[in-house]
Amino acid sequence: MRLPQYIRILSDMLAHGVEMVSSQQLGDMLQVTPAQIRKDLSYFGRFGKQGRGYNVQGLLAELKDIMGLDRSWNVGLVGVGRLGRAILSYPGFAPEGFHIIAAFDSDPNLVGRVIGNLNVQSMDELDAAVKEMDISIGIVAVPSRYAQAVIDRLIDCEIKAILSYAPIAPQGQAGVKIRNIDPVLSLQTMTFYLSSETAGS
Amino acid sequence: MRLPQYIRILSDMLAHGVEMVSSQQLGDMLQVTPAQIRKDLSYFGRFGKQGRGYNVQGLLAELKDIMGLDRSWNVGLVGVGRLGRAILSYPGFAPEGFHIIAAFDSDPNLVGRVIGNLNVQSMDELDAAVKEMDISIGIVAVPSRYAQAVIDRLIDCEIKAILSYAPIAPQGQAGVKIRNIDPVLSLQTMTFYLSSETAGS
DNA sequence: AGTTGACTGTGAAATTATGCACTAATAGAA
DNA sequence: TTCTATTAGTGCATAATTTCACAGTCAACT
Repeated sequence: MRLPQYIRILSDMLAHGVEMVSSQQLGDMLQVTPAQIRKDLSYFGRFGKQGRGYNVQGLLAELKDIMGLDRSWNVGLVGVGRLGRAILSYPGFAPEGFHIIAAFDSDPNLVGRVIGNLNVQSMDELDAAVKEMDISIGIVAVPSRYAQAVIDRLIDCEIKAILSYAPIAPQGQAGVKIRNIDPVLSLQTMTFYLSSETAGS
Repeated sequence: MRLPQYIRILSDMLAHGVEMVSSQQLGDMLQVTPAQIRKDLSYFGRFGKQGRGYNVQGLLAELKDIMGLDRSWNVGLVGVGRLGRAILSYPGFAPEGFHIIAAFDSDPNLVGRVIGNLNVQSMDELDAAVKEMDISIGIVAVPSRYAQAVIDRLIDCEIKAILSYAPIAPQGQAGVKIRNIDPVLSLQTMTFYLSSETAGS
């Protein structure tokens, strides 16, 4: 799924006043072939003009529409440790429509405190809060040994999607999307290619 | 590339005292078919025993060896804001051999301070430090508008791999691996599938 | 108006990834 | 010992993805 990346690039170009862009240019930025770009876009419609390329603003609007990206989503954060706080203060979510409107933690010393404008709630309140506040996405930022249990609880709450920051392979359930953010995996894939390039001896 | 994920799962199993594992079980954990697992592994060798499965400890050792995962890597962090600090305090890197041994920031108020056991250095010292300390991986945790410039500088330092946390499409250079951590992209791909499932009206 | 150069959209081909289904081990039970 | 349960490894088929290459369109220039 490359659409979100196209949207990233187009937003950036729009902000820089670029008006037209070719599949060649888009491909350069994403390191894919121009044909790939054109094929991707052709799946959703015909947005370009031969000889000219794509209108940045127009294409961006189309793609945002296709991705249902105008609407906003309520997000609940579980785990308000160092990572959780970094997530709360990350300015990139809200502009894209992801609003973290509740935070949960099992630590009694944190429950009741206000962190990042949110009143940290106890895990006991999870289910009720998810339903009341119409939270459809959960972000998991707890130590890895608790992560699967938290994911299970979120699934029980009938949450729709989960983004986990724990370095585990999360076990899900049909109907609930799960995605994992794991920097170590990214590093390991890179070092693998590094090692195998050097491996000439 | 699924090997790093296999390693994750196997490490976890080993820690829980599991001795043998079948391709079926591994597949369940990664939501891929058992055949997929067997094919993946067969590419590197024959590690299993018919009727029994794979020895967890043995397979883990083999895979770590294949991935060149024993060795350790020196990592430099650029950007010691909230995100950078969360990264510094993240306990998941060191056990996997990724040692953050230097931190850089352009903010004069931060330079010279000690954060997470590291003395924050000025960006001017980047090049010299990378060479002296044999840093081969850079982590970029600066605001997105500075990210590409930082990436360019890291590339100039002849660093081998870059992990960027900025919500941009990083532009690289042949010979330098780049990977991006972008939670918003993950959320957007999930909500895309959510929206398109509901889209029955 | 005609010509030129740029660039899209798209079938067809090539490549890559995935899954199937069968053979051959292997341990444990009968 | 023989039978039964499992389960790895693998050739082949299928599916998905990517790339090629070319006809068609467009704006700009002459």
